[in-house]
Amino acid sequence: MSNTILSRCEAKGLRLTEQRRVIVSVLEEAEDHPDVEELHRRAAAKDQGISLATVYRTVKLFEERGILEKLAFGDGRARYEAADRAHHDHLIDIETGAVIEFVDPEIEALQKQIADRLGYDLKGHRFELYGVRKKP
Amino acid sequence: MSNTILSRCEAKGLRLTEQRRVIVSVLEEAEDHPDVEELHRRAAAKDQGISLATVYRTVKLFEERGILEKLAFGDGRARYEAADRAHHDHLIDIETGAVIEFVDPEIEALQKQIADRLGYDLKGHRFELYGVRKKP
DNA sequence: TTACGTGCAAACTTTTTGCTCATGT
DNA sequence: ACATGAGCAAAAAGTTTGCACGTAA
Repeated sequence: MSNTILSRCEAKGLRLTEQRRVIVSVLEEAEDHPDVEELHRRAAAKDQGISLATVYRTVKLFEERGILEKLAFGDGRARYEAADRAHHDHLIDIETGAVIEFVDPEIEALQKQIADRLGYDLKGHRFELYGVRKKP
Repeated sequence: MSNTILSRCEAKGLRLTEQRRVIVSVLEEAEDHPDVEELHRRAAAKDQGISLATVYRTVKLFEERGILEKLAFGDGRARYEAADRAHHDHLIDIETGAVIEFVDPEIEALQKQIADRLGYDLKGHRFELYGVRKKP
């Protein structure tokens, strides 16, 4: 089964408008964590007529449908990434704002144990490290 | 050495106005994670004349001075907590919005290892679990 | 005394929404 | 054809700021 954002939209029966196709392709191609305005900039570069409101409506819809995940890095802007990707966490370079993704199997295991210990059914987690690049 | 927010303000040479004292006391007494508007509500209940702008200016100042830590739980609002407290993480009840604090020594150890592996000097971390309360 | 803080209102930034027209199925 | 989506502009919501006045040190 293909796990592209596009196929997940189809699977959920979402109407595939021209604008949504463009936004989806921007998301598929993004290797960073653009905020909504940046998504709009990239989408508008591919198809002039896309409005910021549509980008907001689209990411919100996709988030509600579980296609995208919303990230909050502490600056005031929301960022989105595909929700179906293998889980990973983020290290944020507090000097440059760069975001490094990583996975740690021990963390993945621990989160379940902790939620269990607290009596909670785990729906998700976010692990973010903040640091500065070490001089070698 | 006393580690109250108040003593840390004094240590940093901050001018202790009536408003700041009230905001500090609200912060000291808070056992939850109020957003700025809620801080203002509680501060205004103690001392009518405190404006929202002052609360915003105060938490920002305190954050810059390392007295408070800013939290971003994904709703659009900033929350603050004392930065000098023993480190802990958060589990957010996605149904009620309740925030449960917890500490896990393995997580505390792992974060340092991971940052190191990635070549970063760790300045902070945030670990948040999202879940719903299990029915017993 | 005076540098710094406060209140108020206006401005700014990010996100949402009402309305009318357009389009996917 | 018709339910849904898009564009635009206005409105919300959260946060910051300029200015005149007030106050801690």
